[in-house]
Amino acid sequence: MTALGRPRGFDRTVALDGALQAFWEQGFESTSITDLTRRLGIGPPSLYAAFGDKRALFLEVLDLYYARFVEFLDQTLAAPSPRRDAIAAMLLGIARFYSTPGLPKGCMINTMTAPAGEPILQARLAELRSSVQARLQREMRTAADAGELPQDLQPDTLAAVIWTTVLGLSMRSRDGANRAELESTARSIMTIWPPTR
Amino acid sequence: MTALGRPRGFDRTVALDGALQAFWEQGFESTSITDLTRRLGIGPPSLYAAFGDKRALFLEVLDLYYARFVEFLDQTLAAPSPRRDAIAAMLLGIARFYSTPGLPKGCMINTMTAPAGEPILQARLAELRSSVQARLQREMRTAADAGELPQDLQPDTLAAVIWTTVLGLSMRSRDGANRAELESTARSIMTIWPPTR
DNA sequence: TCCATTCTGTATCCGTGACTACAGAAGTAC
DNA sequence: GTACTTCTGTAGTCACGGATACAGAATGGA
Repeated sequence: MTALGRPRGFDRTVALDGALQAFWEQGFESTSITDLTRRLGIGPPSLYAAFGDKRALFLEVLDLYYARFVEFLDQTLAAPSPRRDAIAAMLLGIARFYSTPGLPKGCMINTMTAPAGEPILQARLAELRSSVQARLQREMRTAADAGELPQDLQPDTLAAVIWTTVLGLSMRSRDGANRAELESTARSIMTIWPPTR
Repeated sequence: MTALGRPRGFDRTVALDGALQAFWEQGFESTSITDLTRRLGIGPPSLYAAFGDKRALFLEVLDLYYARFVEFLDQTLAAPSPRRDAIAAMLLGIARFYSTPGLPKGCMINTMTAPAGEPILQARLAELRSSVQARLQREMRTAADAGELPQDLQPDTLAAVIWTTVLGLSMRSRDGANRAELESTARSIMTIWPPTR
C-alpha cells in the first residue's frame, strides 16, 4: 500500500539535514522560515506539513544532531584499551569534529543558546548537555573502579574538567581557532590524568 | 555652566547598569526595547536620546562589562608572588565571579552569541574575547621567561588550556553549575602546571 | 515674563517573521 | 474517466519589535 494523494516533492531526510546545517550555523532565532524555505527549495506550506512549526523542526534537528554525536562517542569509547586512552582519543576526536572542514564550527548543542521565551528549547538543550556530561561521569567512575585513577583524583572532578574542556573547545572553534590549536589543547588537558604506571 | 533645557529625569549610569543586567541575562536579541524601557522605567524616546539605537546601547554595555572584568583581572594578576599562584587565584576568582549571587550566571562576553545579521556585534565580542586571550598569553610568556614553566610546557599551549577552561566555566555556570563545582574545576585544572620546585 | 532648548509620554509607523487560506496540481482507488 | 486525498505556490494575515512624530513639560537665559 503506497501513500495516498500527491506525493511529496522533496526528500524529507535531505530537508532535515539542510535545516540542521542552517540551525547549526545561525542558531534558532537567526534562522528564519524564509532562510529555510530558500535553502531547502520548498514553500512554507510544504515545510509546515512535513515538520510542524519552527520549534518542532528545531527539536527534531536537535535529536538528529544528538544521535550522531552519541554515535561518535560510542565509537571512540568502545575501545577496550585502558580508559585513559579511550578518553584521550575521544577528546582528540571532539576537537577534530568541532573543526571539520565543510561543517559549521563548534558544537550545535554546546554553544547554542535558546532565546529567552523558549523555555522548551532551553530545557531540551540543557537536557542533552547534561546527558553527555553524565556519560562522561560514568566513564570516569568505571575508570576509577578499574583502578586507573590516581588516589587524589576524584572521578567526578575529572569528568567535570573534561566536560569543561569540551565546552571550551566548542566556543574556541566557533571563534575561529583552527584544528591544530584545538588538538593541542585536547592533548595537553590529558596531563591532569597521569597514566597509572 | 549647567546643561541647557529640561534635565534628564533619570540617572544615565544607573540606566546603563540596568541595561547591562538585562542584556547579560537575556542576550541581545531576546532583550526587547520594551523590556528595557519597563526595567529602566523610562520611555523609548528617553532611551534613544540617551544611548542611540539598540546596537549602540549594547556596545556601550559591553564596554562597561569589559572594563569591570579587566579591572578584576588586573587586581588578581597584580600579585608579585610566583606567576603560578597569581593565575591560580585568577582562575578561582573567575569561577566565583561567574557564580556571584545576585548577578546573572556566566560571563556576558564569553557565552554571548550575537545574532547573524549583526556582524558589528559579532566582531566586537570576538575582539574582546581575543583581547582577554592575548592577556593570558602575555602572562604565560612572562612566567616562561621567569623560568616558572616546566621545559615541556609551551606558554601558548598553557594559555590556550587556561582560556578554554575559562570559556567552559562560563558555559557550565550558565547551565546551573554551582559555585563549589566551578571552584573545584578551577583548582583541578592547575595541576597541569606543576609548581617549579 | 517670554523664548530657546532639551527631555518625556503617548501614539503611532514600518518592516519583518511566523504562520495559513485557498486554489490548483499530482497522485491513488474504483 | 471520476472521486478522493494529499501536496505545492501565491498571496496574504497577524503579531511584535525597533524606531519615531508630536505635543507638552521642565529647565536656563534675557
